[in-house]
Amino acid sequence: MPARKKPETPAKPTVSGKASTINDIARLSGVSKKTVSRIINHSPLVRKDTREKVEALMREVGYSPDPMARGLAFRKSFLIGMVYDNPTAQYIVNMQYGALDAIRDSGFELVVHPCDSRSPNYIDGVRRFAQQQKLHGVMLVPRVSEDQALADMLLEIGCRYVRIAPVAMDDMSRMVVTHDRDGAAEAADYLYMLGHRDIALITGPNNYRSALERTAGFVEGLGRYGLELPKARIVEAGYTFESGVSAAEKLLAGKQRPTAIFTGNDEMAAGVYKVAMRSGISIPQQLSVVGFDDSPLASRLWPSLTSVRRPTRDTGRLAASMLVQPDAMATLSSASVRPHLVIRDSCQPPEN
Amino acid sequence: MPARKKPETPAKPTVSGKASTINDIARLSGVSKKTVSRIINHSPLVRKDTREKVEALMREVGYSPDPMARGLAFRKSFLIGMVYDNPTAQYIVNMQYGALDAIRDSGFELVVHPCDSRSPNYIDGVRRFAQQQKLHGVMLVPRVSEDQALADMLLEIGCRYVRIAPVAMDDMSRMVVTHDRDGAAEAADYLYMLGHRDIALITGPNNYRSALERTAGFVEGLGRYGLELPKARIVEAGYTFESGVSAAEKLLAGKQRPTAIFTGNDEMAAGVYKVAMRSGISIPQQLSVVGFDDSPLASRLWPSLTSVRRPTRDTGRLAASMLVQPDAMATLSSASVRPHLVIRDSCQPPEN
DNA sequence: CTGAAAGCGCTTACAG
DNA sequence: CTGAAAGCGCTTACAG
Repeated sequence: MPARKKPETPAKPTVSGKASTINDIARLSGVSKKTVSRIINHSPLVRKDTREKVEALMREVGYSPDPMARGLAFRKSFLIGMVYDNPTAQYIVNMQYGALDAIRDSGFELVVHPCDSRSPNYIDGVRRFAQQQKLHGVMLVPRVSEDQALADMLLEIGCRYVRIAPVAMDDMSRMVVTHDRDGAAEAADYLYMLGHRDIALITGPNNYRSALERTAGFVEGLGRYGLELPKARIVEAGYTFESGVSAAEKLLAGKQRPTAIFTGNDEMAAGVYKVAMRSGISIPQQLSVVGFDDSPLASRLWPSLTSVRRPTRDTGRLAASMLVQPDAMATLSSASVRPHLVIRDSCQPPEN
Repeated sequence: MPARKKPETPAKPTVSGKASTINDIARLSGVSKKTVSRIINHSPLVRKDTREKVEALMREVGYSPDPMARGLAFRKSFLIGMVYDNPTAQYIVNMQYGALDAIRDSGFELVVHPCDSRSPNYIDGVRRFAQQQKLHGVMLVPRVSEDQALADMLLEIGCRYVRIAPVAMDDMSRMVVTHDRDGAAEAADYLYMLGHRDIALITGPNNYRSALERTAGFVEGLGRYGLELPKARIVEAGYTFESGVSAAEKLLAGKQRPTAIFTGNDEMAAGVYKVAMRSGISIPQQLSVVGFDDSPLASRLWPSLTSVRRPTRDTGRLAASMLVQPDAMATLSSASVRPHLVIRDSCQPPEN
């Protein structure tokens, strides 16, 4: 659409109908195919004017190198694998969007690989995936990112990877740290500042690092004000809506109800809503609720849910960019993203 | 893991550390590489005992053909592209799961390609994607599936595709029909049977075929009982939560409120909930609501939302299987999936 | 900075 | 039913 005009050689995507190859480019521009290859691979060993001449031609005929031919010669594909085990849909999709942001126009593509980490041979499944496709690298999303055996296997077969996790648990060149702890602490801060003193916590499963971190962050956050969370005010649930319902039933059953509940994710917060609604406990007047994720659900609920936002798309972008531009990694080497509280309508100071 | 035992040649995944090739298999089994190739490609032109001998060896050494080498020779990759423009996260993810169900262990992989169909050159983007990756085929998800120009482009470059849409709009070998109309009719049926006579409809955007179909299905459904929907009871919205809020505000403002509302998707139903809640209109006592999608949101809302379920995962599975096994297509050639109503707690007979 | 040769691991005609 | 030759479109050493 812009500037360049060359009446004598009209720009068309193909020569004689079929896609052009490195040989066509070499012949038409009068250099060897090796030189064209160097240009494709951004080698510095090409004279500037040669490079420009050839690049102009490539644009003109709409040439782009065949990823399968390159992959065969490199013994490595231009595919990034995203490996995950059943997080929420919005989380998966945001992570994918982020990864795609990072690899756009880079020649890489994103291949999705959900798996079941409870299956005894899921690691073999990932191994086959990585080896057969000769993946350029894989993104490990929580909670598979927490599985050291998986990371060890990838290391062993020489497949690069990036782990996304709440805390550093690998070489920093292979980590994106999400600092869930800080987000939970911010929630604690907020509830304390509103005046809440009898606060409850619904945590995710203890075998999820994110659950442990969010719990620790929340407990520490309250601890900074000298407030201690009694055991009875902490209920472990399963990060699901249904488990949130069960946990909320326990916490809201007695007459000594907490005035605020923090949940390890929004799904469980929706469970709290359900129990509160049908018990006639009004949110936020009689009960304040804070979730974690800032999923779409948070704003769909009524009253809209105050929640800790995770910058999932940024996380995915960072992880994928570490895979496709390991050179730029100096600047990213302590890659991390931070959550923050998004305040909506589900909290207020406690009554009386 | 089962039966076969061969003490003399222990099963190991690789010979001397590196992955084996078609040459290794040919040499070790004493046949030509062409014969091995035939076996890989399930050609019938191989004697049964030869086939079995070679397949045993392949299993033993853990051989699997290199998709990039195959792709280079075939001039076609083993990648399925999924092209979509911003549907809800759950819909995308379910579609992906379904597609992955269909291609599991087939040697194909799923590459995701979101795009912005409002962008003037998005078709070029898909073209580049399909041509550069030499895609085996692409799944077109609503609403890009409705864009005839996109389908025409794919036909022109010879890239096979399957369109997922509410109605047939292409050769049936390239269609999965979702029959949204039937689902909406079922919702109409249900509300009428409950006794509702003043019913409103919040539709999706008129440039979405799904919105037109759902509207038509609902209107027809009521029409079967001789009930006509007045113009003022139909409000067009944008399939979003916010647009659902606006539409509901219009419908619920006057003193002559409808006793039931059907919305074109769950997001807009959540908008109705919000307006009802804050206006003190109780669901289902004073207002019945039916959504469409049966998204997770439907069960998270309180009271839980009655909604038309779309078998999205089945849809994705069907579409992908039509791409990877066009031979089995005889049985699938009129491929379709049907929605059905899932009844929860958001409806009851109208008061008085 | 540039090039000719060999090879990546497969498949496609073409013979037999 | 099986095989030897050539080729898919690139890159990697190795020379210059």
